[in-house]
Order: sequence, then structure tokens, then C-alpha cells
Amino acid sequence: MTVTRLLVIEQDKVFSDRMSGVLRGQGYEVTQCFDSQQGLTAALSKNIDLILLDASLPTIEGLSLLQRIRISIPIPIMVLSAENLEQSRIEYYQQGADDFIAKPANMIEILLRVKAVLRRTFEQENKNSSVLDVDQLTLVRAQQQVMFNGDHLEFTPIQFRLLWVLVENRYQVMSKPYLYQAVLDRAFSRYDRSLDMHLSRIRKKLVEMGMAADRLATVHGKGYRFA
DNA sequence: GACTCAAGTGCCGTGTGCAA
DNA sequence: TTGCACACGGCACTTGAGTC
Repeated sequence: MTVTRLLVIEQDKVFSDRMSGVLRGQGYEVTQCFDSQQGLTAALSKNIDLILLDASLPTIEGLSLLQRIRISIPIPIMVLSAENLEQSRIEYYQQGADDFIAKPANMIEILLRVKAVLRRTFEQENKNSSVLDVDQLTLVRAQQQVMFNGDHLEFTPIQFRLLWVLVENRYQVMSKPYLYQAVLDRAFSRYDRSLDMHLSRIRKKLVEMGMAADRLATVHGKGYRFA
């Protein structure tokens, strides 16, 4: 099971706790640091997938810390700042920030933007490594090919994308809004049943080939999970 | 024979309604 | 709230008739 590790470097403990709580609730492993030195050490020593960096840190201010981390490790960094001036945003982007969020920030927006940055990053990483191999199931992105126990299965482009996202995020509950955006490239609508239909067809095909139905599980009111 | 174009066909994605 | 069956529309591809 792959857990996405986030590092939150934020001096405001209340804000940090709130943000970390929301992120943990989505299954992320979150390390919190409250000053820049501690944050720098954690960023360099731990195996982190994404950093949320407060721009107004004491000791080493945000821009300097961003530069130091960016020189050392190539991971996505999102900057949170109360100073939402165009010039400062440009400076952060120039120094390697992957996203900029103005405070006070909405927790849902932060969460969605974290997901978006991670998605962009992982998509880039996965562009060339295009095979997923999980137990008896093999997915080849280039040929959009699905094999179960060595038997070839026919999937439509959307069905393949949906299965790919679920297998790629194995054990994680993938929310419907996320799947709509990632697979169908449109916003989730409560009464839109398209995704359910695609998932139903994928499940049917895999079960017919001998896969246990509960491996492609529905998490009531939350989304779907492949295990 | 080569080309164009309309009609037919099948696949895919979506919407709706019903049952669980 | 979800799974499923069914119907429908859009689109691409194939086929066959008509024209040059």
C-alpha cells in the first residue's frame, strides 16, 4: 500500500492542526513542523511527496526556505501566504513553487489543490512507466490493454482510465468528484450516473474473468476503492 | 477503375427509471 | 445511495449506388 506523505511547515499551530486534520481525513500521512529549521530538516530527511509551506516563517523566511528545499529535493511545494501580491506570487513561482494559496484559505480548496498538484506530479512521473501490475491484473497504458490471469480483456477508453485510476490508487477510497474529473474530465453531478455505469461494467468484466467482486468495492457515500 | 456521397451498421457514452 | 436494464443519440466505419 502506497501512502502519500505530506509535510506541513506552518507556524500557526491552530491553522496547521486544522489543515493537517483535513488532509489526514483523506488518507494522507502528514508531518507537522512549526518552524523553518525543523521544517528544513524534515524535508531533507523524510521521504516526502509534497510540502505545504507557510511563507511567513520565523528564522528562515518562506522564500529562502523554498530556495533551500528546491535546490536539494525535486518535490512539489505549495506556498501558503497572507501576502497575496502579484509580485510576491511571481517570486515564489520563480523560485520553484508549484502552487500558491492566499490565506485565509478554504480547507476544501487547499485539499483540492493538493490533489491537483499531486495528480500533475504523478502523471508526469507515470508518463513513461505505463504498466500497472497488481496480483493477477495487468494494465498497459500505451495499448490500453487489460489482462487478468494472462487473459486479455476488452475495455473502452473511459473504462480503462477509470480502472487505471483505481488500481493506481489501490486501497485508497477515490471520491466520485475526483473520479469524474480524472476520468470523464467534468464536474461531478449528484444525479449523473455515468460513472456508476462505467464502474459496473468494469466490475462485471473482471468478475466474469474470476476476480472477487469485493475487490472493486463501493464505499457508500464516499466513492470507490480497488483492493 | 477511381472517386464521391448517402444509407446502413455497430460501438460507445449518457440518461432514465426501477429495484435493492 | 447504488446497481442494473434499457433506450437513445452521436460518431466512426463500412457498403453500395451513382458519376466521371
